[in-house]
Amino acid sequence: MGLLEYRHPYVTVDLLLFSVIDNSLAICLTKRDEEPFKGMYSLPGTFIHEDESGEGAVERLLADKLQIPKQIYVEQLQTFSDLYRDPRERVISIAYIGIIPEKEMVDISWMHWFIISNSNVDCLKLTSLNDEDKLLSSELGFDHGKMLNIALNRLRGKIDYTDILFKFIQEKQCFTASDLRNVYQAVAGKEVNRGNFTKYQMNTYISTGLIKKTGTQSVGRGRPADTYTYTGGEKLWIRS
Amino acid sequence: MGLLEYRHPYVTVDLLLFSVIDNSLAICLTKRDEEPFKGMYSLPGTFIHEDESGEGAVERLLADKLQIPKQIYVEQLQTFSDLYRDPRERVISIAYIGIIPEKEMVDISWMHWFIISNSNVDCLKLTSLNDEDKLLSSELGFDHGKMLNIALNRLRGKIDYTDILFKFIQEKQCFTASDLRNVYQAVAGKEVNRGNFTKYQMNTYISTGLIKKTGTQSVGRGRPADTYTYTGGEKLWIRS
DNA sequence: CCAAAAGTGTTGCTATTACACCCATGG
DNA sequence: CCATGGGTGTAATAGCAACACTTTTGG
Repeated sequence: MGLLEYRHPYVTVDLLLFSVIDNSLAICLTKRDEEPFKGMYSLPGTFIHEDESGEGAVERLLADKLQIPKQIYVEQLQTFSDLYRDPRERVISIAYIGIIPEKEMVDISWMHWFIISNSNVDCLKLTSLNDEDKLLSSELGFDHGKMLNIALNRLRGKIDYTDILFKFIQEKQCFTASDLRNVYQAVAGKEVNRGNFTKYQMNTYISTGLIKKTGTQSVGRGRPADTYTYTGGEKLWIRS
Repeated sequence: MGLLEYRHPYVTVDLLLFSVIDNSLAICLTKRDEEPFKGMYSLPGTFIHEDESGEGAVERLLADKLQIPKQIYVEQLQTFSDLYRDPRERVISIAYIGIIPEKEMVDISWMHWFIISNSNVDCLKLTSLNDEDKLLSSELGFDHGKMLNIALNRLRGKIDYTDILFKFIQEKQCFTASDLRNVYQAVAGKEVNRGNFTKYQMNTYISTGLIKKTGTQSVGRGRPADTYTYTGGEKLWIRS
């Protein structure tokens, strides 16, 4: 089986860039100005160059196209290789999940952030932050709606036994239990009891070395809250 | 950005074919008869053709190269796109996990099955079934040792909240709680209490509709055991 | 003083674990 | 009749969820 026997497919990366904006989970989309799917929204993506890996292509995408200065958390979702997922040509796409803290977001004209809310099973309602655009995940270009659904399941599945929650928060930033709970609820898409969160969840994070108390307290209406910072690296906990 | 701008990489699929043989988890490897990595073991794989998806390529690999007649369970692991993972050329590989029941295995001269046992962290000891070859996962060709480690973590992570356990068992086959426990222990790589397994685990499988009692009983030494069959389709349970 | 927000305590329920006991068969 | 293997019972424990109560601030 010689190496030159088959015609090579195009290989791209597509990025599912998530953030929590105003206590809601949001995804970054771009409006397509070319066919196919002209006028529809889709995920930002780029071709993989000869001299870079998939991760490398994502980093280039983040730096050049999305103009995000700092390194953010990126992990591979999965690869989509169906034959006609791009009507023009045979294109294989490696999908990546990226997470950017709200405070590190940069305002780029063609970056549209959409708040994610569930409608029915396997279909998400997307509401634009800036204009009044509303759409369903099934209305995204290519197979990007499918990607978004899978990505969201992955995020929610990992939130309780990995540290991805903290990728939504700026490094070295102080936060209270309430702050963290708000982020948690946005990502998980469900409410969790306030008291239990501070008592158990926060203590779990502490005892696994992911966060630590700063000693300082928050100010504002009501009783001051303890503040914490994220200290952990890449850690899985729970399950021995 | 035109579609023809970049040189396209080679894209292949690699298959991590698992089975439980004699109550031990096993992986299918082939001995390389060409450079690079000549004489070393590696995963079976193939190029993706123009007219097939990644899954399609895996099915062709299973049917043609591995001569497995029946459909087996296949799921995508992840894609490996590092620049020099193949010393000859830039090759991107989509790795898939396959699971074949012991009874459906076919004896092919160049299919070598290796029993998997843990040695130290992130390195697995592989012992050949037929000859006396022993090796470590770190000694596999390409980045296949890394793939194997990741795949095993995935299998073990999914065993408690998906139905992959039953993919190791022939469909419509009767099995006892002990049979299933043996498979479970082989995959999970740990012992579980016998009484608890029959009482709780089996009942969980029943109440989630994955298995049902046949009514018949096993024969042999000791008290006859209830027998079950797998009835479920693709189901995730636990976690609402 | 009071509303708001935060910390902590109590309780009940469920799942997990370890272990023990008795049951049914083959040799 | 007894060793082997299978089903089921019990008790201790850990974790989770719901809720109540107390504490500390700003207005």
